Parts: sequence; C-alpha cells; structure tokens
Amino acid sequence: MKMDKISCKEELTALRDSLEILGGKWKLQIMRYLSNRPTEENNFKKIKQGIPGISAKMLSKELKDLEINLLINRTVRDTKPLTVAYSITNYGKSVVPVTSMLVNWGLEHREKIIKNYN
Amino acid sequence: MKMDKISCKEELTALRDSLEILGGKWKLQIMRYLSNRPTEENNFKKIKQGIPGISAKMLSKELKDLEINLLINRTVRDTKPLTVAYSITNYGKSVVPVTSMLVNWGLEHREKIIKNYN
DNA sequence: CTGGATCCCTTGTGATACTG
DNA sequence: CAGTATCACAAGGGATCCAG
Repeated sequence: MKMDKISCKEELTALRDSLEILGGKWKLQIMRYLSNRPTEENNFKKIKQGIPGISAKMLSKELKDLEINLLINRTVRDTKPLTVAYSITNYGKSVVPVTSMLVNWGLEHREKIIKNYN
Repeated sequence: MKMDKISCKEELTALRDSLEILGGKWKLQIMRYLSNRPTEENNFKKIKQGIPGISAKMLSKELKDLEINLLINRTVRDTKPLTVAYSITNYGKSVVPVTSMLVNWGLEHREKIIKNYN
C-alpha cells in the first residue's frame, strides 16, 4: 500500500499505466475467469467457451500480453494432442480486487439504471 | 455490497457492463480528475489542461457520455463569456474506489517491472 | 488442440479549422 | 470560453483458412 502523497498528475500517470496493461475489452474478463478457476486445467478452448463472444485471435493475443506482464502462466503439456494450461500468477492475483470492484459496480449500476426507468 | 452468490457468467456480464460505462482511454482519468477537485470550478479548459494528451473532441464526447450515465453534472453558468462547470455526482463518487485501486496498482506495477530489469 | 496468418470492416482517436 | 465539423489515420476486432 502506497502512503506517499502524490500529485494529481502522478496519479493520472499511474492510472494510465494500469489501463495500458489491463485496459481493453477482454483482459479483465480473462483475468476474472482465470481467478475464478485457480485449480482447474484452463486450456485455450475452455477459456474461449467461458468468455462469451471472444474470438480465438483476440484470446490468443490477450493471453500473450498478460503473460508478458507476468500476470498469468502459460504451461505447455507434452500430451498428444498437446494442451496448454493457463493460470493466474501470484502477482496476477493483485488484480482480483479490481475485478471484484468492477463486478459489483456493474451490478449496482444496472440496478440504478433500471430504477431510473420506473 | 452484493452478497448473493452469482455465477461466473453473471460476473463477466457485470464486468462487461462496467467496462462499457467506464472503459476506454479517458473516462476513468476524467473521473479521477474531477474527484480530486470536488469543490473547485472545473470548466472545460481547465480539465483539458489537467489531463495530459486529451483532445477537445475526446473530452467533449467523454463528458457527454459520463453525464448520460449520471456520473457527472454539467452546469451552465450564465456569465459572459459563458462558462460550464463539471462536477462529480454523488453516484459518481462510487467509482472513486475503483480509480484509487488502479492508481495504486499502476504504481506498484511499475515498481515490479523496474525490479525485474535489475 | 493450439493458435498463427491474412483479409477486411468498424471504431477510436488526433489535428485542424470553425461556430455560438 | 465551450465546444462542433471534417478529414485522415491507427487500432480493435471478426471470419476464414492453415500449420505444428
């Protein structure tokens, strides 16, 4: 936990750094999916089916990005046909609170919107 | 605070709802900027100068989106020349924890990356 | 099964000039 | 001051086919 006082500009820079790593349509969804299944064998196909609407191309790209940033592990199993298991790293678990917060926010936002229409 | 158990698919849907409202390059930065200045007169020009890199076009568009979603207020002052004040709504304050978390995450991520290069 | 390569359309974003 | 209009380009993302 950071306790130093930082300026607004520094805050915005940090915020941008986060968004650069975690932003976009899919990354947080993938992180959430994997964090919900820490013990299972999460192979490519299974993840693709678990995240509605994502294409193979996007999933492939996003997984690569997340791996580069040390947020997930990619393990190739020498089976035949070969399979690949993806899992969250310990470091990657640091984004779980972020996704939790957004999940709750999304639920409450929908409630709020619905209330406004009644 | 939600205590109901929800399925992973529902979680991802809620996450997507959040990202639809708050996602993109600028919305969270704008929210952060405004939440840091709740008492000041935040006019268009000032916000534009406070958020490095944003264009007038984008700022205009994003402010409109945020207003539609009830996250910020837009108040036209009948001065001359006319000025417009933007401020966070009470509801909009609910996203402050999200931005705080991302600011901290961004700071720590940078530290981590630097450490990995040494 | 995993996922790279290619093609192509849509959307996002920036620069510039301009209006009320 | 507070934006809008227009153009132009980059990035995002889907579909399809193909290879290890």
